[in-house]
Amino acid sequence: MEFNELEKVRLEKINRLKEQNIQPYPNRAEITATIREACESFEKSETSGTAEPLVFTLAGRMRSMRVMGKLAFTHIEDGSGKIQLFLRINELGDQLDFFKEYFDLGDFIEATGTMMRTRSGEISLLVTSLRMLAKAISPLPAAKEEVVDGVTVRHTGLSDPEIRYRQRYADLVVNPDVRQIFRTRAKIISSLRTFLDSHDFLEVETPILQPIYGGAAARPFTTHHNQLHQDLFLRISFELYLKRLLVGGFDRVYEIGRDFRNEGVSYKHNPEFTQLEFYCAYFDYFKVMDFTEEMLRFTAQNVLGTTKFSYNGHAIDLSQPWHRVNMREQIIIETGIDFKDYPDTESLRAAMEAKGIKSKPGVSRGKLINQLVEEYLEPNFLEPTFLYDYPWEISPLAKRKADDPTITERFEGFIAGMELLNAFTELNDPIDQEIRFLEMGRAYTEEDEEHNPIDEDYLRAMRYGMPPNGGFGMGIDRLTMLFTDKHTIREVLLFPHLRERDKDGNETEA
RNA sequence: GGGCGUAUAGCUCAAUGGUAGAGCAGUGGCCUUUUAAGCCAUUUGUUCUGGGUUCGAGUCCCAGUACGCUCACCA
Repeated sequence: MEFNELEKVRLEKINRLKEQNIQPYPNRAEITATIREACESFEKSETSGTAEPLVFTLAGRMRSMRVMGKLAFTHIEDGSGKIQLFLRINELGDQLDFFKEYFDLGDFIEATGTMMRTRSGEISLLVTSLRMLAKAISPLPAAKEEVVDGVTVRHTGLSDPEIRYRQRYADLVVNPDVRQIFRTRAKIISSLRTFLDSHDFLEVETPILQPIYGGAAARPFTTHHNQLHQDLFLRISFELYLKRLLVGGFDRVYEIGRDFRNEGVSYKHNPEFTQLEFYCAYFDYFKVMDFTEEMLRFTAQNVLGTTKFSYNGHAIDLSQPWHRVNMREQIIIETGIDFKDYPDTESLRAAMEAKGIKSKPGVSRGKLINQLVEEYLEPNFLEPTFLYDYPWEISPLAKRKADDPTITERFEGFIAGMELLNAFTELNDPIDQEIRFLEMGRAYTEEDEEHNPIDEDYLRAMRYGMPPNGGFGMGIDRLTMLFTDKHTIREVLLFPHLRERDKDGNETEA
């Protein structure tokens, strides 16, 4: 690492501080309140008319500085808020020169003084003494406002997405709205926990390193345990482990955690993503639908303070029941094709061709139906919608309908055209499950990397008897996108996956 | 993986193939109630990397890298 000119100036200040036996990075701060606490107790004392001066020692990062001769203002920020420091030679004497000489934007400062209001009415701390808490060497990206052709243009301090994601710490410091995204995200997760805990669900943790992966169709990441000489996979879902727990006697379980899928990245896909899965004994998929509506209504109310929000210009209202759309009927409405009339791949493909719908050669009937859903149905699901009754070929863990074994009791939830959740009446018949696994093995031939080995232990668990149950999975990242009106998953991930920097691209200075 | 676009000072951005600039920040100075203060002066560049065309390339061409959008992939 080399230092640029600006950084060299600050390093020189550090050296000069050390020469005077002043620590640029002292071990301890001695604050008596957070910034918010100080402001709140000052406002309280104002309304109660207390004459006593309020003295605090506060600390924070310097975010602005206005020096004018024998007087200076600076805003400092801690995790609770911002306050203006009022520095005057009257109170500080020589320490004002010390401040002007050694402090820069971005430094952490500790200041003791009396709470007051300036002439313009802003709550400030009239500082009587101050101390360096941590010197910043690199300047933070500076924000700026300028007038171009009579129009005020506001630049954010840091807008290059690459630097924002690679140096998220700098992004968070200078862009407060980015910090807000992650507060919202945390609140979403804690709200979901609160809701599920209050409905007698048990939170559990299941293996991330798995000898056999399953529960979804996705390519896994592979790793290796050296001592055991064993290849392991990073999980692509929690499903098969959570349902083992239903066999074990936990009727209501959930897990919030990370899934890993070795697939392409996009505005709604990241190689690792956070998922909520729950399983509830004696629920069927209709009960899961009701429960989902209730859970998301609660979560929105808790996080946003309202059930109404807008995403990408679309008004969303979670207080209303979701639309419930039958897949087969809706495909007929949108395309005129009734897939029941075409029980095999070739006839369905021909029917699609006749409508001018091109399909990839070699894909299964289930994938053809899925293609119709993605192209003709999903984009229209702007308001919260459950699409239900999926063909069995693409739903190997869902239970068949009693009156139609080619359809499963499965639904997916959509908001603003984006798939958010996936749920079904879980298949608990071990004989049918084995048939379905074998069918999957047949469907995924040599070229298909989604093919995964049969999980015999899961079948064994089911043979002991699994209660009928409803299962549910939801992408937390996508829910966060919806609640924060962000249109790329990277905005709601603190450290999204980015390609590794090339040695040449990184350009180490010769 | 395919297509399109972007890459210039610490940050945000300019620059008909002809001396690489502005605002902010930085540095020096003035300034005792400022609000992303103001005024005066002033520094800063491997124009992403590597080739090529040209008398001359930030600009045109080729290749590479990263990022963005998009398509493909994605029970």
